[in-house]
Amino acid sequence: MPELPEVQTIASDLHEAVSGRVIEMALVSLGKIVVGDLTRFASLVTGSRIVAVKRLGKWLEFSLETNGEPATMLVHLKMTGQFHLNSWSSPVHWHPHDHAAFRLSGLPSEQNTLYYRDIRQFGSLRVLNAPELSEFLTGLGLGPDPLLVNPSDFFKRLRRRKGRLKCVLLDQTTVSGLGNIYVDEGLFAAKLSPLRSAATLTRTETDRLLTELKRILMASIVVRGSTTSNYQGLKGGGHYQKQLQVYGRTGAPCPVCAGGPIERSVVSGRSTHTCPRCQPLSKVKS
DNA sequence: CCGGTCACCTGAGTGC
DNA sequence: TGCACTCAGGTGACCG
Repeated sequence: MPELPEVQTIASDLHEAVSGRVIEMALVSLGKIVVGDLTRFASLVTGSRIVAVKRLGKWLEFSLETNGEPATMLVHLKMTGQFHLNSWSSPVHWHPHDHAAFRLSGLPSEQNTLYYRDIRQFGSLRVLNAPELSEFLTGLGLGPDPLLVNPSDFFKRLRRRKGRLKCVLLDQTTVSGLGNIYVDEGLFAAKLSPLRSAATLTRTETDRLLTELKRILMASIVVRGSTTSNYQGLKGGGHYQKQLQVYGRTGAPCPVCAGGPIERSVVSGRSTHTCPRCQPLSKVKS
């Protein structure tokens, strides 16, 4: 569910709310959401202090410290993962989709526990020590953050990929953090067809695409992301859905050319929203 | 390397 | 009201 702006919002909120706190107790009610040995997870997490919470692509990185030893809890929310704060209680009283709980020091009892909720149970939590973390991240091969990548690197990364532009942008090794909503929005804003082979883009086109992607991502972060179904940050949903131009607007007139209408198709297995007039696959003679 | 399909899950919405 | 069916912001495995 969440993409870069939503994960960024969640990471900043979590950082503000829980960094500096010590995890006094941890409970997991759905073992499969923890990757790796559950006992080791619990023992590494319990008693550790949360130093910081950051976003890495669409991953949440909790930097932990136990007796001077660093560790990292990596969380991927996939489609429906959420965090929320509530009072500590036994699992029989939990919301049916809460799967893990971390009781934190120094907070009022009504919100001294960080719960991980995940309706579809696709998300995952894992704890890694320093060498494990570096090995894991190497394996992921995440590309640079789209907000930080420089235009010439972005161009080079697209130029070496023959696949469809949409597919290449969704691939987290190209750049990390984009998902279905922001790829559709970025391609529309840059007037590029999702079906273009990435390698055929000119430097002018990749520059335009990157500029639009950054603008859209930053505008979304400002309003705490998009809530189209069930994304919730620590402090509720976002508002960027009001500014979406094509995503979820199938059949509506194109906001730019007033024609359209916005079409829905399937590209690389994902629903894809485009204006056929603004985003032609081949250049229209003028 | 590339594209397509399925699988992992639950719930919301739609149409009959 | 019930049922069948489609769809959902992500990824990873597998196959041709």
